[in-house]
Amino acid sequence: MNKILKLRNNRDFSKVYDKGKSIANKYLVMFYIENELDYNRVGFSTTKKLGNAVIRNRVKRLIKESYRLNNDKLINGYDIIFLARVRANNASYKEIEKSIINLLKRSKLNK
RNA sequence: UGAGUAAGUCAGAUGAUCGCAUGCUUUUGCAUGAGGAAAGUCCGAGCUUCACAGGGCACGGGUGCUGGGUAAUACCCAGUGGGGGCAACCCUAAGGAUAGUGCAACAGAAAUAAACCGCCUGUUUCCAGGUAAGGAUGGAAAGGUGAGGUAAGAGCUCACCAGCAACUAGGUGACUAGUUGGCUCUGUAAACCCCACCCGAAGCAAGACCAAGUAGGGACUUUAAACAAGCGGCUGCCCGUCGCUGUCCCGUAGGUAGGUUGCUGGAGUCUAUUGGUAACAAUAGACCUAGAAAGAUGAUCGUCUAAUACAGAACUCGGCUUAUAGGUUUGCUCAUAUA
RNA sequence: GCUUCCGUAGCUCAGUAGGAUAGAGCAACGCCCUCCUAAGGCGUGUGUCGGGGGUUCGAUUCCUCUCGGGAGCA
Repeated sequence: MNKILKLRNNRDFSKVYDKGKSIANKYLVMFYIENELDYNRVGFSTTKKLGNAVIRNRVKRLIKESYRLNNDKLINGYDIIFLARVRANNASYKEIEKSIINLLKRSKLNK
């Protein structure tokens, strides 16, 4: 994934958390806000509550992979953050993918 | 066969498709890509910056049987003493209590100092004296056991044992063995302390370079010189020392966001030989093995399999400690059975 | 990544140059008062001193390993 398509500093993250909208389901929370650019930027976050570094890495990779395979139909011009909830620490790839598809549909960012 | 003990070792492999990081090619691919603990941050170093004008004093910090290894250590190896286990083997913060100080609650007559009961003698009620064998308390009660001895007793005397000191022998040494002697003054130093040895501070968010924005910044020595005072730095304190508390000049200079770098070839890994009981060292040959920066190893479908645990590099090494499924190798000990 | 501090009753805290019954306030519970409740009064219980090991006759206190929580450093 190109660096320019990632959210990379703390100010951007704070902006999305403070001013953006949020929706959630069993495994994930999604924050999003318009960014006045002609492409989307995305960030992934896993808190210490999930478990140790191995578990956090795995969950983050699963979310990334799901986003990579399902972001082709999105509207451009948004900053998006996916935050893993505690129950995601044992989820499989398919459960995460289902969760992401569900969130994207509900956010109405699909074309 | 069972039980145990010690030392290791592996930490899934492989094919296809999609995808990530770095490097090289260049637009298409190729190569490489987490651990035995990467963890805790408990020690020791490298490296970097600060201080380099140091000296003295400690109520500063650390280590603590001996010898060796190492860049160094609180680590490792080999031994000594002590403790545990039938044994293989394991554990051990193990200097000094006769340098001094402190503490030892409760119990107990008494806690570093002795007469409550008892025993004996004199008086034979009271009382005075002798006595540490016995009772009772305690973690600890004046070396232990036995015999002699005595008014009753006591290292008072003797034998053995424990401890202490001196000498002799062996060992580099811790120490061991023997002889002799006097007859023997609790415990605690992970309480203060004494002795011996060692120690500047901070840490890659160290530091170096480039540099938007914003406006300030630098040089010099005197009238604030001398004396004195204040603030800050040099681990604590004292002495000492350095900088600032003025003037002048310039539109540069410093530097935040951000970027680049530090950043991986090193006390390196493997093999062989030699020296050494060993830790380890030397020599020769071969090899190059992550370097990200919202932070790279994943997803799907197969095959084999016992393959599931603990767990993710963030400057780099050497140790220690802690977590860890399952498989597997070797040595040794004990018990039982058979030959 | 580095540095540093703290874990004592349900909650907020004392205590600690080692001495054995570990305290205080609030809360909780019981009784009194009241027709009932609150307030008030009287009384009661409450602790593996975060966990394991060690030193010591004796550890909340000293040493060590470990678990959890907080703060600071750009």
